[in-house]
Amino acid sequence: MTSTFYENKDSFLVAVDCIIMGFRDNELHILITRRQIEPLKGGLSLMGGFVNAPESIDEAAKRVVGEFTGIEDIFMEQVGAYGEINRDLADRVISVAYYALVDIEQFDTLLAKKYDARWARITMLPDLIFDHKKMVRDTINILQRKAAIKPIGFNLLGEQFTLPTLQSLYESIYQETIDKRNFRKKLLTMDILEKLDEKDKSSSKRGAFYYQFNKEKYDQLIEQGMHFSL
Amino acid sequence: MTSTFYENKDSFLVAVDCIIMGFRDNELHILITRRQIEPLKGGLSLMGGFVNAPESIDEAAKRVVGEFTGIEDIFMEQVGAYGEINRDLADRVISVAYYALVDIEQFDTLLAKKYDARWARITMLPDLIFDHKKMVRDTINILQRKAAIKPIGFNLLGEQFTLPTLQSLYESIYQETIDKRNFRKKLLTMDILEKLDEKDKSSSKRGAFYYQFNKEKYDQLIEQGMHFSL
DNA sequence: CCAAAAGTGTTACACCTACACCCATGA
DNA sequence: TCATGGGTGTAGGTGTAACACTTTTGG
Repeated sequence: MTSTFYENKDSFLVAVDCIIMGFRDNELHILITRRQIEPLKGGLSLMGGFVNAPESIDEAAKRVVGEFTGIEDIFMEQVGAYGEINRDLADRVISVAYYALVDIEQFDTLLAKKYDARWARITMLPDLIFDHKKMVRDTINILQRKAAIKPIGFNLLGEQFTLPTLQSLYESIYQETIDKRNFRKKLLTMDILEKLDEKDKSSSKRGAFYYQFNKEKYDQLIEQGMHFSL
Repeated sequence: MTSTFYENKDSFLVAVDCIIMGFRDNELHILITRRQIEPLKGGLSLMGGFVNAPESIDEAAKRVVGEFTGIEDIFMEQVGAYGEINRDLADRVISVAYYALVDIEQFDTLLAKKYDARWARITMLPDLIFDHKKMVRDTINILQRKAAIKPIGFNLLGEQFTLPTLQSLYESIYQETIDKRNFRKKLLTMDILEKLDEKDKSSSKRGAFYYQFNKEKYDQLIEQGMHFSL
């Protein structure tokens, strides 16, 4: 890239690394892969890639997540920039981390094979290369604070879900158990969920009713000054 | 920079922009300057500079704040990376924003002259170049959430301060008035402030007692599981 | 009929909010 | 003596946390 104004300035490789989160088996999971290039080829790594000149950083992150999961239209937010000099063993690379919350059911398992990707439980996360584990820790912090004040958790679930599932999602985010009655009471009095007639019988004989998130109602309530807190 | 492993990748100019905040006249202020280089020379801008190859991004941000304020040993945190393609009019520049909380009394006014820097009230912030105003807005959001759960406000004050001053600091951060009695009650029952014998008589005839933040006690209480919230 | 998960209310306590008057002092 | 900002207490309401039993149904 030629510079008209800013001459004699150093330039840097810039990458994006994506903390792609899904919810399965009552636990948060993160999509990790075996790195396909040197150095540390074969090491466990987040999904990442270099930023190309014709795209913004946000676009690069979206592209990377799309490539690796086959999912478009994803909830993503930036975690931050990681700029230690030797964070990448090969070269000076500045990386911008993003977290993405996806519905794990939409995940393309063929792509998983292709990229040697797998979902790892956050409670049993193996060591990752470079500073990727720090990126994950930072993400979990952000998620815990953010999930408490915005209903972002629903991005991890399908259209419909049961209250026990929703509760175990929040338990997994906060890494602590929640009282069933208090949880249901709070959620239901918020009046942002709609109960359906169907039941999910996959995890109990009695079955649990499906609910769905009513975004219109939520937006309306926020408009009126309601404070969401979980 | 020559690349051993990562060939044919685009590289980028990377800058840091610093939202340097101080507290004066019962209001938060941000240090802004008139830009010294083209393009938009003379435009109002945050303090910034390019990252140099031999330094981490954090180090670059510290360097920039030191250069412009003369203050070392500063509370700084990253706001995030700004990577839109055309955010800088001249070239593709990726910028990482940091906010810094400084004691305005330590600010070197000679440097202010040198760099044509001045403190602008956040409630009357003029237009800034590029996406700098968005950086400021993002910072204020972070500050409001962070100040509520960590005692970072003290970084904006000197060693000792009065309760009316502390209250007006928080009022300025949250942009809303706080009840005097409730504020004092909460602060004092937290037991992290130490009352001094001296009074500040600069803003009233009666004078207000000075207090100071007891960090040891605070750390101890956090250790015991206390939750700071303001 | 039994195991296993879904569903349901009440009470005590802590915290937050609202609110009005006296105090100390320099000019 | 008076104007100005500093300092103090209480009561009501809101939200939070703790707690145990009944219901449903497939196997």
